[in-house]
Amino acid sequence: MLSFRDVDYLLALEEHRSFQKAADTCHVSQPALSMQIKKIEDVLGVQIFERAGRQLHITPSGRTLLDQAARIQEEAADLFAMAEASKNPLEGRVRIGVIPTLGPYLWPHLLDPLEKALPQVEWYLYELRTEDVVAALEEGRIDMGLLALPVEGKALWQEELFEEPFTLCVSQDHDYAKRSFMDVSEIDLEQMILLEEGHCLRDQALEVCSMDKGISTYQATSLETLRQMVAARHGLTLMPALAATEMPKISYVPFKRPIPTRQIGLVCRRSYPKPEIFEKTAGLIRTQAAGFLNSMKTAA
Amino acid sequence: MLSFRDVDYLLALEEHRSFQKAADTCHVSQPALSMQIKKIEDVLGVQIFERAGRQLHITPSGRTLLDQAARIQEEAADLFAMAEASKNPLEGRVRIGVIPTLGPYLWPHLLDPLEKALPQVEWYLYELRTEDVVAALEEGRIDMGLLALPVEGKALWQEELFEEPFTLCVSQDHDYAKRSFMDVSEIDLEQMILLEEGHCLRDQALEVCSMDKGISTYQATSLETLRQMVAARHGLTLMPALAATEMPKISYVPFKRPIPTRQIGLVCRRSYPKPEIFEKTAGLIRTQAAGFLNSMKTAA
DNA sequence: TAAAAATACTCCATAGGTATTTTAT
DNA sequence: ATAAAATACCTATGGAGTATTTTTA
Repeated sequence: MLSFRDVDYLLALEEHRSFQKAADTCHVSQPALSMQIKKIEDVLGVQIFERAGRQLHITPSGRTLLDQAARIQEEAADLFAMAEASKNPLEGRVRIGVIPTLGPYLWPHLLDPLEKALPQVEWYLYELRTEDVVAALEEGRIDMGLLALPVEGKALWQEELFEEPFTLCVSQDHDYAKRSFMDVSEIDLEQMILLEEGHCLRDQALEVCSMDKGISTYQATSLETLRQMVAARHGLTLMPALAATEMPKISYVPFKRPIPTRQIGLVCRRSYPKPEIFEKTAGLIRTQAAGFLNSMKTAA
Repeated sequence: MLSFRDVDYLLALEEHRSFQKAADTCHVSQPALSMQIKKIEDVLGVQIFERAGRQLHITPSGRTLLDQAARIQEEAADLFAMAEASKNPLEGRVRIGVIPTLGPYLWPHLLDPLEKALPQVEWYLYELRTEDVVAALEEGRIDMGLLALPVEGKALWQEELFEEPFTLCVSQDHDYAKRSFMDVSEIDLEQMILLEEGHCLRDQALEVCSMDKGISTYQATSLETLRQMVAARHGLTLMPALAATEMPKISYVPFKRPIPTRQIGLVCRRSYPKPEIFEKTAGLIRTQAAGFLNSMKTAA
């Protein structure tokens, strides 16, 4: 069996045309090199070097084999260079799955700080619902998940990031719009619009309002559709704080204490090989979110 | 140090996502493969596979390294394929040096039969004077030499091929042109034209005619110039039989016995690694030349 | 005779085997 | 409880060293 070192031996001998000199540059003894060259020629079954007395010639077959060996040496050097480059614990490609009710509102605020804090990381963003995030994580298709806790994955490492408050989202014309505060118990559940099955936000809303699972209400396929339905006076809904962006015809009414929230977290497999990236990412999102949520509070 | 087998291990594990199955296809035990994979990751300093319980994932860094490993495997496979192809003792590239007073007249008759007898050989023809043939052989720039013997190379393997007779080459108008035979001693040496210094044919002519080395005569830089000078009635010369082609204004007068000849031979380094090609080539030239010279004799 | 490479031998690192334990489902 | 991988331990191949012989210029 040939090793990468054998390739070096071949090319050193080709270059120096002397077993002694080639052995020196390879930092081995001359007999060691001689025997390895013989072994290589044995393994390949081809004479590569022609020992003509004091001179060393390269056979025509050897010529093509040495050229190929040089190609292999290059590819091998590339392999080691790549390995070297990816040794950095803060370097790599990270595929991150984010739930649709959070990603579009949080990620834009994260990208710049993340690229500043982890300049060697390439981010690949996937928008997936909670269960798909978990499945993709467990199947190794993504490396991290950004979603609402709790999450049922066994082998997942979870970091709590921040509590995202809910606000009530109503039409500007709605009675509630005049209120400066609402209590959850005051909501007319008949008017609630929910996201369709599969979005965790739907379950969160049901829980916050202590609604029956089987309840039939209007359903929306995305948070933006949901908001449009509210604007069109088809009802009201719970809106996560980060998604509560100012829009025409829409009012957000804050809740009285205790303010309902959902727990946002970052998850990855326990065996994920770059925990440094995971922790730094979690820390950064925490800081960013704290600042962001705080500025919203003061603005309100 | 990594070996080509390690590359196979990596790619087998990538394919099967199971140490046991990968080990089976590599015909080693599962622990052997496990340890080698660990060694490879150690050597590269990068975790390539992520052992997540029963599942095996490929790390983002591992992905690029495995792709590179696949490239190396391809190049290595090519190396072995090339080696396999050149194992044939009758296959290869042969660089052959031929003297100018022989090559142009003999080689055209050889090429077809050679390609028929040795279809796997690629011929590279070099036209060189004797001393350059020897030097190129000794320096490994060519593999065989086709020239007039004797030749002084120490480490050269020589095969006698055939004796090439000389004829006298005169102008059609020359007195000698009417003769059906000449004796060497009858030649008027004053009229001799020779090739310039460096051509072995010059020395052969001097020897055949027992002429003084210092003799000053007309000189020509090639056999064709020489023939043109004869045609222009500037003198006469010795012409090797194969070069004695019919031409306007030129007559060739055969010599009486003992007919002067030069010994044509094929040489290569004793260490030349494809002696089969050398011997087959020598045998073929012998046969061809015999037939060729015979047909000339009967024609005369 | 002097150089360079090949050979002889010795040693040790390590690849690979078998048996067993650990781990995760 | 089962299946898969890791660990422990042993063996043996072969890579590399030193000393020496052979070869050739």
